Amino acid sequence: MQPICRPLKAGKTEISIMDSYLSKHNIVSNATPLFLHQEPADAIYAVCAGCFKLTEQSAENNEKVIGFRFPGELIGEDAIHNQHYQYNAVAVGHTSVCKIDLKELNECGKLMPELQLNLITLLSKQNAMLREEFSSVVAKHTAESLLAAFMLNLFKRNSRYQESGTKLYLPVGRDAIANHLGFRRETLSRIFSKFQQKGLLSIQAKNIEILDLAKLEHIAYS
Amino acid sequence: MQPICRPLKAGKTEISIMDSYLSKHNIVSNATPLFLHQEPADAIYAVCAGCFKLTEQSAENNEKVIGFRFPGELIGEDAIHNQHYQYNAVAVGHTSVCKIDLKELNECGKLMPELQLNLITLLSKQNAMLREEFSSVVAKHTAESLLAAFMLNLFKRNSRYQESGTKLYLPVGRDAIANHLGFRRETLSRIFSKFQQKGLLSIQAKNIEILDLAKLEHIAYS
DNA sequence: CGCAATTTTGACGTAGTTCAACACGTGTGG
DNA sequence: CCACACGTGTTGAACTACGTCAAAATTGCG
Repeated sequence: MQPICRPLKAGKTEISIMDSYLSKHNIVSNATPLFLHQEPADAIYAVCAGCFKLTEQSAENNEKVIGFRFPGELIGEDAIHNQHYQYNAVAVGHTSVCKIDLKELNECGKLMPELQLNLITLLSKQNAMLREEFSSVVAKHTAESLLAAFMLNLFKRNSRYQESGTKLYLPVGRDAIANHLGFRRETLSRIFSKFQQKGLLSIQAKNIEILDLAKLEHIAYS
Repeated sequence: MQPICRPLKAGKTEISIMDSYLSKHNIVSNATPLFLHQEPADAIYAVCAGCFKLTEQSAENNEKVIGFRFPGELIGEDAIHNQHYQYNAVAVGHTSVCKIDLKELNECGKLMPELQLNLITLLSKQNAMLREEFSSVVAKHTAESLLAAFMLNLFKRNSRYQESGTKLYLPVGRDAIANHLGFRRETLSRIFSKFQQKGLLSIQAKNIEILDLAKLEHIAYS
């Protein structure tokens, strides 16, 4: 079994509280689905370590990557009001999640209001994350600014729970990133190369380091 | 005072419950900010009627429209865990909102767990809305597919609380839409014209009607 | 080590955005 | 009534960013 990368920082986060009251950690191996589209939605998951990829099946039966989830973030949170999951969630590399069973949560929640407050905070944070993610990709006309904004978003999300705000291990393949951003693998590769030549990023396989935050921001918001 | 358009459908929605327990409706006039970036965050708002535009101030001091909010949706929900609002929220046309005061909510919430459950459902729905909005605009390489997906998303969001799923009154100006989607007003105009010529949409000023859903979907997901 | 999968680079053509300039309708105020 | 500003829609011409095809380079895994 490979080691799991990028664990959640120690500390009394909402997730660790949920975890201690409700459930045990689950280990999910590479490429294993956490859940699939249309499956009955009976649990919310909080990522503790590793990375998940969310996908949709589009009309022509080609997969569309609609997002990635990192430690501290929720997956399947619309299970609270939906009967079925709306997308697929698949582990990228080996991961660890905290499974929040909805039945259990409902029962415990009635007795422990602080558990509900906890969930409210988690949902609020997830909301903020989604809004930020959205505003980082919307209204970007060039692939360069889109990729720059995407990278900045990734680093910001990782720095909350990760020791370094400038280093990032992204277990995702190039195709998945390109798919997610809506361009071809070649284009992605080219821009990565360009960013390296300019000294903005340092990339070795799946390890990425930010070298020039200011310039990257300038490209993103241009 | 102008009439307020597109009110929330009658019925026991989560928002009407919040409203009856916590607060009174607030009327917000056209172009009036609900709150601004950096202001202390002391309340969540739920839109009851009308439309709000969310904006960010980018580096070069030009406004970027990061989203629109319609009846049944939340604004400022990250106030739960943030000290300050992260963006501007401005009324487009005359609107009506339900203000959920956080202090009040905290006090009432301790006594009434059902109020907390209510909020949890609201947040979960908002989460789902954000994720759907995101996946509708991400990975669109042509302006046509982006606009088609944006329109479909608008209609879907409005049909939940609106009588007609095919008609939409969008009080927002062309520039705001173009800004939000990241292209020029000309491009927007061209595509709107094209969609009308093809018989996909009928547009009269700010009234939009879907004529051919299937073809629109095909363009969006191509 | 060797094969397969993934990633990078190059050259080229084109679709589609952008820029610029104008036309039209409407509201406003002198 | 006309002059003006403003929002919106239209059109043409130029450019460039991205997709496509093809091949080389690198990585990963048994």
